[in-house]
Amino acid sequence: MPLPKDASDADPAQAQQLFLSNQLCFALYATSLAMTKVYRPLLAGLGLTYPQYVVMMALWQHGELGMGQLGKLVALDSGTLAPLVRKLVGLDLVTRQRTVGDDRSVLVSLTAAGLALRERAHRVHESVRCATRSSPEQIIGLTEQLQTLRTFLLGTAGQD
Amino acid sequence: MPLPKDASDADPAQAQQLFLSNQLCFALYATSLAMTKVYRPLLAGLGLTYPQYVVMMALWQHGELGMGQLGKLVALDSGTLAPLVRKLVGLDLVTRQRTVGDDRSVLVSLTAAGLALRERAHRVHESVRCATRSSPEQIIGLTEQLQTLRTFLLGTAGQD
DNA sequence: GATAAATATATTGCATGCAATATAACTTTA
DNA sequence: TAAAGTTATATTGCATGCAATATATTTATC
Repeated sequence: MPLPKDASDADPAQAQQLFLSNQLCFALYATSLAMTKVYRPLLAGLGLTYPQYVVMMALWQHGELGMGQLGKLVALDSGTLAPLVRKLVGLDLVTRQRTVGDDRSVLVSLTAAGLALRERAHRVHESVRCATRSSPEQIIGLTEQLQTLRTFLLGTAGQD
Repeated sequence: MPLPKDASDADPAQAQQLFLSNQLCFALYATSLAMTKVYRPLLAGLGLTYPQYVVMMALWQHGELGMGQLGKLVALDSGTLAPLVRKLVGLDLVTRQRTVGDDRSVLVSLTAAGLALRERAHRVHESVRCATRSSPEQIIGLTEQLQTLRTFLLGTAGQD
């Protein structure tokens, strides 16, 4: 079988393992970037970036959350989350307040404007669903495969 | 059927569309971050970050590439790629030189050290494959699904 | 051959991600 | 209850990602 014109390597089969097109990790990386590209112009209409939108979804689902629980839900640590929430406060979409029982904890809650934004988010969700050109069954199946993979990866990488 | 304790919404079915756990985009985003977390300590042994590793894989496969082709292959624009390649030059893994026919173009080539690094990369690849706890068939299947999805998303988002 | 248009790459500014570190408050323990 | 340990969050520094812009070179057009 003819080999592609590549840099020389002793073992062709092993060399092809490192081809970008054969790598699950690169497919994940590039597809995630592509998804963000689809979202960007849609979310710009709401004045949000994708990570900000993810935080808003967590709050729409749960109403209010401590910084710690929020970080676990959206898979971000405090170094990313703290300035992001500060930005949302500046946009008047959420508020931050100390918990009554524990002055270390911070509770993040939706403002009226933040809650109202959910309506417009439904339309963004619809647009993205169309952009995937996939059936609901395909979307659900792929989502479940990714969630399983993520669980395995986190178990190996060390906690969370 | 009982509904979860969530912020109020007129249409429960529509509200659940915005749950993070039901969203393909969040599964992609979170799984890609998890994959990067697995790679980070392994690539630290080679002195590389994940995006730098992706650029090196493209060069291991193709030997040498112009900045434009490289950007298409790794799905990054010049704003990200230019400083990243500058870093790889500083690590003595690649060289940059003007193309002979066209003084605008820049050709990125591997140094001996950059080519030699491929051997150690094979071991990183093996470690990550194990971390996925998936069969080769599952990995290939998921990779193909993601590539198809990415093609659809790019077609909608606008070119490339 | 001068000028306009197109091409290839680089720079700037803003928003993530995250490791390492810092700070404040709570809890345990002696 | 004072010191030590733990917990919750914030800050700093570095490395992406990308839109918008800038610069240099080549090509097209007249």
